[in-house]
Amino acid sequence: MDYSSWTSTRLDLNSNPTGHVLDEASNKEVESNFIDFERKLSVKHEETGALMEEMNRVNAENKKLTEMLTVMCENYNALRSQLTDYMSKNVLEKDPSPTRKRKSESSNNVTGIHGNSESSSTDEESCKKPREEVIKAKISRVYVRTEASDTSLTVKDGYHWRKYGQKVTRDNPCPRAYFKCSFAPSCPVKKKVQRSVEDQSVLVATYEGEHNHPHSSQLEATSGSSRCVTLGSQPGSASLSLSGPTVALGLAKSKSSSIDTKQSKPRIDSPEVRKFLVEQMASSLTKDPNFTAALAAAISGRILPQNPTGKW
DNA sequence: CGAATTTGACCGGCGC
DNA sequence: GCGCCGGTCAAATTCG
Repeated sequence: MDYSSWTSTRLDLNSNPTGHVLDEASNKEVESNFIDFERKLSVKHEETGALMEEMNRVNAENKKLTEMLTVMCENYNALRSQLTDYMSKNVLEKDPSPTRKRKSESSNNVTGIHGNSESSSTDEESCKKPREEVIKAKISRVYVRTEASDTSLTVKDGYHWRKYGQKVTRDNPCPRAYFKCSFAPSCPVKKKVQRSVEDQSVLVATYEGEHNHPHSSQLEATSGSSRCVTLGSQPGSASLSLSGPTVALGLAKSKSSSIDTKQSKPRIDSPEVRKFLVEQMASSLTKDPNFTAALAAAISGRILPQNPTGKW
């Protein structure tokens, strides 16, 4: 895949954290192809041959668009990671915190630059104490923009959390809230939520560990409709997150937009098409970390021109 | 009344 | 060894 052709798209993604506009645009492109296709189906039967040819072309184009959409979502995901990293880096640069004494803290911040849960976990494990190596907690950081008036330290990510503590930390006047995943009793995942020092409308959620149970919202959507519709169960709070739900939210939105337009063309809203898109996205997002890593590397080289090697 | 949240106490790691 | 600090516990309180 030629990533260089995605430069402008990625910039758009960057300015639209929900990815919603982009998904919508892609879907409309797909829709327009289907509109075109269906119109031609209604024409005289003498043109069947040409139509078949056209259909093949449109199918191929659809497939290509689907792949593009998948890549865009991957790009978006990687971009968000990069943005997260960048924000962390900015915080570090502006507040080097020379008064900090704790080694683990500073090393944690350094790894925060890498942001990506994969890299942070490996980096951290290499320099942290053995106790944490045993635990091997996968750490990821998520930035969530909230309303400034919203004082609750809640990040709606689809899981069910039980708050077990709150503490005011030294480097941030805003209290940090501690949550455990309460959806499954044996789930070891913990979450820390604290407002960003730099921008108090941004919540920083730090996840430790991996859920050993399905996404709670997936379970709620047991029958019928696509799981992805419920995956984006973050009404109004999440604008930035590192995991799939926001991408799915974008899909859901583009779905609703297609419903709006389907007044004239109901069949465009074909379940197969959306199902295929959803499956493509899901499989790409979940099954190919190497691809994501490669994308992140490619994107990082473009986002930061002062770092042309793409190294971090 | 049970579940969820709050909050002060406690514990353990780390730096001096 | 002591004090600081982040993280956790658990009793008290609030909420539905």
